[in-house]
Amino acid sequence: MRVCLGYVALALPLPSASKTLTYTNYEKLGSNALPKLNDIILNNFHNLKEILKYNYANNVHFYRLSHHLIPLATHPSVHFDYIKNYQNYWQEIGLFFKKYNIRTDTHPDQFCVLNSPNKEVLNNSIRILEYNKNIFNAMEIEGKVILHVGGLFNDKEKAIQRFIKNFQKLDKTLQEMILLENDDKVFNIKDVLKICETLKIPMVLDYHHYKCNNEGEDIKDYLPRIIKTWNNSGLMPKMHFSSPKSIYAKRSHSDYINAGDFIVFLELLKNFTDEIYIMLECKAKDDALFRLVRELKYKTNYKFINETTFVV
DNA sequence: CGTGGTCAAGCGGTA
DNA sequence: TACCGCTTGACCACG
Repeated sequence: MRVCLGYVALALPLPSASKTLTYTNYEKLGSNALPKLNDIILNNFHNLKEILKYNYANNVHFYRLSHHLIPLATHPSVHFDYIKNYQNYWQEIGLFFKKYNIRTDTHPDQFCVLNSPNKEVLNNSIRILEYNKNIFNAMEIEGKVILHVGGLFNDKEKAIQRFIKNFQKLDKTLQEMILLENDDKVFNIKDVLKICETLKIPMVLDYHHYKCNNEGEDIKDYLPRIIKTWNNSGLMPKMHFSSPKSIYAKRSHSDYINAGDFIVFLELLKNFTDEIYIMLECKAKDDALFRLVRELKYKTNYKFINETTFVV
């Protein structure tokens, strides 16, 4: 099995590409607000380019874009054309992704709730999805958006049906962009798998969330079906992996990956797929990735193709 | 100079 | 019932 590792949003040695501006501060600035916003955006673009160069130099070909690249892009009261105003920057970033062969996706924060019974929340969620579509289009890359099912609203079956109904009403271009991930509290792998099979969309298994939220099901019984959801997507399957902070704070993410647990997972996974992209979700970001690789090189005889890709 | 509260938005869970 | 985490950082008031 060929494994390709990736990390999320920040490269520790470099400045952040997701500096933000809150609406309150934006309003306080008066006529200086848009120039300030513009400064922050240009800075984020610059820092993102540096992160992509850093990724390429370190053989990282899987990287999640922070969706805070453009602050206030989806705010109802802030009007600016975040695509046209920065067309050259989008093109340039897109070229970096293509030239460096870096697979990417985004993961909107908690306000994107596609199964909300509240119309305003739903509309806002769609606006967030459109933002993602717009930036992928501007960069001319095939990015995907990873979503959770959303809220429980006291009735899981109804909540699932509402997700399905709202998904089916989305524009086809938005539908094609969405991947669905199991969460750590409500929608477990069985729930998400059922939705993914119904809607024919790929499922992103989050192993850490599975550990937090399950009904005693054995992951190996579900891996074949999870992998199968990727069959007609034209994409290599991807999963998320992280380690719990402690046995007490089980849901929190640890700074680093527990290499032993990771090896056990890979040894199981290799029975079900020939290729996997694994996004590591750790506080220590790229550092966690490189540290894990050093440990794998020492503890296993995996054959390394480059710094972040190897064969199990 | 360092710390803690606040910021557009939603949920479920815990004390 | 009120806060916490999810993710993640700026900026302000305060000590």
